[in-house]
Amino acid sequence: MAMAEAMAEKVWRIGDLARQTGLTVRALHHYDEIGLLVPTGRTASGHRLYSETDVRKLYHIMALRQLGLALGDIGSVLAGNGSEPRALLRRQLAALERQGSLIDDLRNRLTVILDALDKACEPSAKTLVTTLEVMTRMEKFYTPEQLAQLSERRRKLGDEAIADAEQQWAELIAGLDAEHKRGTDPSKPRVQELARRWKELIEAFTGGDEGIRRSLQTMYEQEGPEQASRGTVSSELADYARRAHEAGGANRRSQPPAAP
Amino acid sequence: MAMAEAMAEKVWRIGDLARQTGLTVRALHHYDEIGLLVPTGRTASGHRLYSETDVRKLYHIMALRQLGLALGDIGSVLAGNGSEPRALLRRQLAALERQGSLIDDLRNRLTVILDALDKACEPSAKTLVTTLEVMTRMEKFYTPEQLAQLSERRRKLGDEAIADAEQQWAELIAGLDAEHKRGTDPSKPRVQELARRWKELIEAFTGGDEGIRRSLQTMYEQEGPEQASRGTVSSELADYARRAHEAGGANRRSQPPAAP
DNA sequence: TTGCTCCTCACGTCACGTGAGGTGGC
DNA sequence: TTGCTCCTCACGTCACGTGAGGTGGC
Repeated sequence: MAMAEAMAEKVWRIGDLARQTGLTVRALHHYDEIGLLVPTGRTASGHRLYSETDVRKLYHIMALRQLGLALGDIGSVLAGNGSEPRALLRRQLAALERQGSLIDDLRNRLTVILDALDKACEPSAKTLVTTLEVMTRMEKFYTPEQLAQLSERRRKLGDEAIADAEQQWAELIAGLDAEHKRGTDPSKPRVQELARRWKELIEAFTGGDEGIRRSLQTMYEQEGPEQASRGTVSSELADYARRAHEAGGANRRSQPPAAP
Repeated sequence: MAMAEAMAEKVWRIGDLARQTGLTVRALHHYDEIGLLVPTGRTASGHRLYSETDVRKLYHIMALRQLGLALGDIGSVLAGNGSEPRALLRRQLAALERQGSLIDDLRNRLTVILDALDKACEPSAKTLVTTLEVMTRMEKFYTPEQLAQLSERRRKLGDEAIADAEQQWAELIAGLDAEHKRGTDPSKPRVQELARRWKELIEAFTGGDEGIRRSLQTMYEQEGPEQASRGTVSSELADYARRAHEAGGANRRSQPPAAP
């Protein structure tokens, strides 16, 4: 009797095994299909019968799944081919590192965007898209250090000061546009005064940093004033501003406006 | 002529657009298939013709893809239904946080395992699986704080001290097994001396922490000595050890051995 | 006979990659 | 006529979820 009990191979039906392991029946079907865990037996009517060996193997499979390994890799490891498992694990780790930093990047971007949308007066899809365009352009023309510098200064200034600066830009551009349309000579004192304020605002944006000034200039040269200023400065107006700066004595190439 | 040029709608063929954006032709086909970006026109022979509006939209799509949004979500955002985009972005961010911590978990696990395999004498698949089993059991019975405590103490002890402790366990278990097989009465001084060393080693493992001692005990009670000690201690031997401890005067339930 | 468990297809997921086989414009 | 670009199927990816329709043992 003790002998008979010891000999009687315990078997599990698929539902039992699913309940015991927390896997789904479908998952076990899948493991069978791909040959990862083929039950040792079947009943006459085709029901799967898992032996103790099968069950142990299933626990091994689950343990390896805890490492995020693909089922195919798990199969190789358990089959013992593919030699040493450390190489596989190291590849897996490297892949995870890549995924991790990708996710970190996305998270950063999302946080910045959500922040910007919270501050925007109208958090619409349009605002979202234009904000993203600005970000993309910034990432293209500024180095990561410069971006960090810029965001640090914005943080220090605070939302009010930034809104104020944007307001000043708007007024300045409107004023300059009026003079331009009136055909005022760029060397006239009224225009020169506007040019001086322009330079001040640029200076405030760059924080006096020569690298940031150059990146800004590159952006305007490569994308043109229309694109770079997101439509706030036409190329004619940018040209008018440039002539005003040159008339003002600076013969180094003048600055277009910073994006607020 | 200037008028004609202004009127001439510029169009892009699919290959041009692919080169310009860095996407593949197949991706653009896909966007067309799912209705995300359907080109405004076709040539007589069926070639896709993208208008400037299409191109602008494509850049918007790419910008939103930079946030890791699904193409379906991008479609909703650009269509302007689904109201405010912030809710979507927040959901996206939450999903990324979850993925991120999942990846962090996997990375931690992998690092621990790789470490253990580096130290193991034979980094085979079998070693990998048993190490994983130990880890899983540990995670089941110890709290995260206790696990941190244990790994901290192991780190402080260093590899040599740990190997030494394992050696001592092996000798102790062999000695006790010999007495058990010889039928020595557990109250005999020789066995009592072994029981004392047993208690010392447990003490060294738990570091005197009562919580860890209880977790260890729970593990042995729930899984039995065979499982919990990974085959190093049979239930008969554990019972013999228990009787020795009781004979030694402790009438609180005795400790089975710690997994080295 | 009625639940319950089990079975085998087979489609869908997500964003395309990768051929296969064929046509159109220089 | 020869490249080159474009076209439309259509299968494959990864680990299953989710029915559909049917059978077997208490």
